Amino acid sequence: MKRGHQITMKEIAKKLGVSVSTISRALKDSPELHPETKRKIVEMAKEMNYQPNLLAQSLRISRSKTLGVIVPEITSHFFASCISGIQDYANKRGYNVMICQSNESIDQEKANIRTLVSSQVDGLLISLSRETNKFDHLYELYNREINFVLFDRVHEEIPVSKVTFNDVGGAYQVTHHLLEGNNRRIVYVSGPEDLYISKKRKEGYLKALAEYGIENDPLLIKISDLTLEDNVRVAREITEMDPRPDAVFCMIDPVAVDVLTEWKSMGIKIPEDMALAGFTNNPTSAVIEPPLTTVAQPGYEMGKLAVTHLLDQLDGLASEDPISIVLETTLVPRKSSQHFQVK
Amino acid sequence: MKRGHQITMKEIAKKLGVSVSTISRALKDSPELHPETKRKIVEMAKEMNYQPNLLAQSLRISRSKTLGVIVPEITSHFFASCISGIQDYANKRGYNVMICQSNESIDQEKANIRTLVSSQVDGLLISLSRETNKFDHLYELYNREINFVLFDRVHEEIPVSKVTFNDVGGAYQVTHHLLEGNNRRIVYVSGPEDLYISKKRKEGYLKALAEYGIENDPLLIKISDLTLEDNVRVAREITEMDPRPDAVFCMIDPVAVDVLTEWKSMGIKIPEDMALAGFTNNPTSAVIEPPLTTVAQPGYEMGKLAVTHLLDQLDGLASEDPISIVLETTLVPRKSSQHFQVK
DNA sequence: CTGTTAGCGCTTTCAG
DNA sequence: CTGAAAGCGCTAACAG
Repeated sequence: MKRGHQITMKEIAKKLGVSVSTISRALKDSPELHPETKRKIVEMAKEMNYQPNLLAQSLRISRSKTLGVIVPEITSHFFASCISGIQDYANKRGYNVMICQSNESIDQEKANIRTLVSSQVDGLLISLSRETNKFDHLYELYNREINFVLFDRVHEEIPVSKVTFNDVGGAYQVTHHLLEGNNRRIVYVSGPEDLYISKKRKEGYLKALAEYGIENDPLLIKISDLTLEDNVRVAREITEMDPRPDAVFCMIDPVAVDVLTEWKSMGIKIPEDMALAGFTNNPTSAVIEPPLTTVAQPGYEMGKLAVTHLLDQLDGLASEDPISIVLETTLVPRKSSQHFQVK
Repeated sequence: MKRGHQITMKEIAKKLGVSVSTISRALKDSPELHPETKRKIVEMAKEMNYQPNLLAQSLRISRSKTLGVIVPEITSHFFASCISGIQDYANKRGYNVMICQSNESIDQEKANIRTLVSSQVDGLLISLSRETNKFDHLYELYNREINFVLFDRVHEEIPVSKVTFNDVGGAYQVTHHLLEGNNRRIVYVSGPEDLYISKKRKEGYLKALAEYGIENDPLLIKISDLTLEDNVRVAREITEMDPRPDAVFCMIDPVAVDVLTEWKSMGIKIPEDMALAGFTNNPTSAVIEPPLTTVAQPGYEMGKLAVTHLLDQLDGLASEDPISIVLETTLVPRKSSQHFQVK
């Protein structure tokens, strides 16, 4: 299919009998131009419906005014919120955004980086896939001096700017909340152990327990690979524990939802039989029965901060030295954790 | 901040003592090249970690291999699914995707189109904002022979390809389902009347009623502007109707959720007091209490079909004549509509 | 104040 | 089989 012809500066120039550079100058409002010429050009450009060719412009100035974003999956409400924040604040500063999803695959993540770099993005915002346990591709970016910021799912060691939540604090908040509700035997359902958030949230969980003088009991830590099947397996195992735990804290809401659903089908009542809590505050968690106690993570805000910092670096408004921005989370207490209260 | 230097063909050429055109030919596997030369070049390119500058390439061949996507909002699960389908199938065919959200604003929609066109996308996939009731910007694209496909929120009159759901059919399905459950006084909660889906779903609703010999009663049609406040207003008005309706069919799930939540707070029991149904099958609808009867719309599939058709047109695999693809929906009966069954 | 020139990185005739 | 040259649309010295 043929594509529609776009007006170029050359055509405006010919029509007006001036040179292309004069057009260029007029359109970027250069001061050293006769006002009348400028006016005529701007008018004509409008009349002919001129739209600059950003490709040519980018090639020329070696800046594409485009950012690349890589998220594990776009259909997750949390990442969609991040993207939304990134978009809004990138656009505000005249940048476009190309979005890719890794689908939780490291190979896809690498491929995404490759195409975005080829597309000459000025910088990247990356949230790592679950599979990513080697980081050569990130170090390569780093060595090639390509600007990028990691957010949410980060790799701690690499010296680039990162935006994360206070995962330790959030896990502490929710565990503390469960302890205050008189729960003592509290299970932590973790994701794969090499995941950043698995570790951090465990840390917060243990910290809260320690404050209550409760020793770390490895039997109370369950690990799921985060698939529905494995979440169900964990849910069942928990019901078979003796004595039965008072409460269960799942690393992310979807796990808690799967666990809750499985328990419901087994006739286990929440919060009567056990307290349950998650982490993320997905929309689903508010409407499920019972509503799920969780920890809210402002995704839009995270996206906004990440992109703003990246652009500040690109525009020379922020130092090139990597910084770490930590966002606080908020406990959202709901019915699912009112175990002893309703007993 | 300085950006990392990228290897160019020129540099490979110098290193190997050949011309740039030879590099270009070797890298696109031209047959008229000495195999040995080709091998050496490919090897060197790999060693130097060459990555083509897509900007330069696009400028030269006047095809960017990039598509533009505009959706009302990325945080909606339905649109996120569409995007996911678009991404996957665009990538499979070597295309990148730039995504924009209009935030339900026609001005933002126009601005998005402008930047995407400036970015030289090869085609556009657009789902219109709620505000869009004038279509000049679409006709302009059409007149400039820029390829685009409309999906989900379309403008019927314009002669371009469209991908939609069988909205009439879906609304018919759900209304028919309510009628089969012996509900007779059925309210339809519509969105703004000039919205495409408002009209189409009303059509299906009336069609099902007609089959049961029920006359169109304008008093049973409520219109909400889809904000929370207005949904709540409608929810209250319905409870004051005399006689109280048997069932309520809301044009989209979020309205049904707001209505349900309001009713719950008023002590009205669903489905005991009234049947309720929505449309879209949002994740939320499955977990709310009671689970919401609704109509499933496969978003991923819609994205896939829309992008595949657009690419087929671009690549000359499909005729340029606009076509209309209509996806069927599936009724998802859940507890919220079992009014007379549980009475 | 404005035109000429060169060149961003790449592809593609046209010669040889 | 390979090189030279032109040019995609734009910007930015450098002249005048």
